[in-house]
Amino acid sequence: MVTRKEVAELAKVSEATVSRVFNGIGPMKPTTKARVLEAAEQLKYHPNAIAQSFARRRSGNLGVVLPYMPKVHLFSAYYFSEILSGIAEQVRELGYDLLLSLMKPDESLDYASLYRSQKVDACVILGARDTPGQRESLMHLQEQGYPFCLVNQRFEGLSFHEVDADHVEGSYQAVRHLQDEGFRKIAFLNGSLGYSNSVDRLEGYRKAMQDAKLEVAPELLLEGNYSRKSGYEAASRLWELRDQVEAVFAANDRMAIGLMQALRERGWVGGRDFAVIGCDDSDAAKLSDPPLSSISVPFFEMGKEAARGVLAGVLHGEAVHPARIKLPTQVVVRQSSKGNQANRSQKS
Amino acid sequence: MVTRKEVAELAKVSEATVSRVFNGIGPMKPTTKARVLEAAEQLKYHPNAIAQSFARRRSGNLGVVLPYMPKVHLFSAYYFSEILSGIAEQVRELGYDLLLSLMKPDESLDYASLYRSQKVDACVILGARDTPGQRESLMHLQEQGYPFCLVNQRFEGLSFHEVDADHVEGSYQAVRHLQDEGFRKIAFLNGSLGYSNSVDRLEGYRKAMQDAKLEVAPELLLEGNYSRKSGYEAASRLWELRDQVEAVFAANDRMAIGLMQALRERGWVGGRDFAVIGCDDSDAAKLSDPPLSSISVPFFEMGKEAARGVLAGVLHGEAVHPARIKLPTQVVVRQSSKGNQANRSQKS
DNA sequence: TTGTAGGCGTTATCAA
DNA sequence: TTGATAACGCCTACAA
Repeated sequence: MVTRKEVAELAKVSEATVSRVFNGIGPMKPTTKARVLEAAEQLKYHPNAIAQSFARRRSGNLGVVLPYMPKVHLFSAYYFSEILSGIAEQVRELGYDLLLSLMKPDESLDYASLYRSQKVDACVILGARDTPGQRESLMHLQEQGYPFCLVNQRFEGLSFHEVDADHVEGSYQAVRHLQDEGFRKIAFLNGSLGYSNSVDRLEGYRKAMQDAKLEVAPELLLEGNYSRKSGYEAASRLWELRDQVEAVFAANDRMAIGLMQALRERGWVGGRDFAVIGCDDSDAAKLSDPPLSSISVPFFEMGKEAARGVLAGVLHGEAVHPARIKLPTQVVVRQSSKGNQANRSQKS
Repeated sequence: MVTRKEVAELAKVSEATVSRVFNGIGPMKPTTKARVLEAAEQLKYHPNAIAQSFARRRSGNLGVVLPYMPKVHLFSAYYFSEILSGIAEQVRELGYDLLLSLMKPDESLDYASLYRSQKVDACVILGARDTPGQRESLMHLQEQGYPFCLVNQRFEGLSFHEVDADHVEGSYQAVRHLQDEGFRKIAFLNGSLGYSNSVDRLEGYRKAMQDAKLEVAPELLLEGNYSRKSGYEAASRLWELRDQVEAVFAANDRMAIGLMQALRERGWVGGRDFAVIGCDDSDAAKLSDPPLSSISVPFFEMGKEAARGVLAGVLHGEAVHPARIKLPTQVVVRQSSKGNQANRSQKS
């Protein structure tokens, strides 16, 4: 390995000068600088990042924490890959690296060890759930002054740095869209209320129904677990209620698609016999048949913003003052939510 | 920050002894060990990973290199997320961390800088393509003795450490399955031959057709780019040839689904009017309508094996002797490939 | 079984 | 504008 020392010798300067050149610090004679760069080039010198981290007491790594659940695709791959890409883009712009950490749920209490070992300067946490254990460990993190940002999950009552999408408004838009298409009997297939997303979506749904002076019958509220299978299963309950339901708003695309699949087996086709709109606007929405209307969520931008936020704190030495950022969503209309008065009147 | 020194003082031993206890090295009196652990516990001491890396001259990080292509979902998210999970699992078992690096294609020549900066001890490279530039930079890497492993991509003529699936056999199985269902006019929608996968699949297809004494008409060979859209577009060519085609083998699920979508618009339904089988057995295969038969590829295991391989080299100080590992694939039969003599005879 | 001490490659402070 | 030099926290011969 080529070290600073060898460069210094070849360039006939001190080691300190080599560092200065490479870090662009302090005034220096252009000729000296040129000599050093020349020598470095010749020796193919590359600063040792680890030694730098050690001396600077900063790793230059942003930690990204994901829940590790083998074989369980609770979150669509789409969700993670978009957020990750956003984080990666921001991180690269700031000259940071990205340390991925898959944590088993039961280890989640140990977020802090990541920091203590000094392998990361800050963290972005994905896929957290609102449980007492999580709350406690996050509060602990905050107390110790470790900078972190939660993506797509709020913790009501606590003030963390959070980047979220406006799921209340998104859901409102979704239900509103169904209403605009002429539907009035609208069911809601939600996910676990352990995710703030779900809570928000319920609120948006309720609001849209109220504003339209529509009743929210309790049996129109279904709960799945964000998997395709749970959507598939929810369909049987919906089928029993088919006289009371014209349209369904599902809290993600996978459940929406599972639902459509199950109802199709009974001869009910989405976008013809009933309407469906999902959430996420994932790839799957384009792949399904009929193509699924959905609420698009700016996952990429959320990841980018989260990374920007935490790293700004680290780089400028400012404390990250807890902000709650909400990015807007958008309705993407495809076939599954098309209104069709003719068919609907036949039914009733 | 609590350091080893403070622990040593509290436990009334030397710093070296603290290290020994934490690294489980050398013989030591149980009582000493207990005293050290007690002191560490009390002070909440955690070894500084960066200082360790620095002293050991090993980062403890495995680099994972992905091609960075914003907004271009060339590879299905499924592919990456499965391989990544496999890598993550292995890495955690070996006490390593995972450094993610998204590289723009034009930067790919600079793999080596990752190693030179000492941020990673080894790399797993995903989504490489067989281009002259890539070949050159990979050969360069190898010459310099940097350990790396390619996943799902072979470089014919060079001997790198590679973990692949047996795509030749997989394709053979796929085509064979279509033949067993009674189809004889089988088209092949492949991806770019810049990926060894595509080359392999073509070979498997050819072999299966030959073994069944079926002719491979050149017009039955189509090429897309692994996107849904390209599958959708390929459909128009297939439609023109509809008298010569009963079934299609597509080199991935996304193209297969795009194909089905386009043909359905013309009234041709997969699994009824024609048969389709894809590759990857991604989530999308279960989401499509009809559910898509596919060749399942053990991405998770491939990632795990790749990580195991490169890290074994690093940990045991052995050179990674270039191995070419091939994991088996499997046919997953769903509705899209069902034979249906009745309909097919109607057509002809 | 334990202690001593040199070294790892930088950064950053203080002089010159 | 540049050079010395003390950290940084840990590993690891070597010595005792």
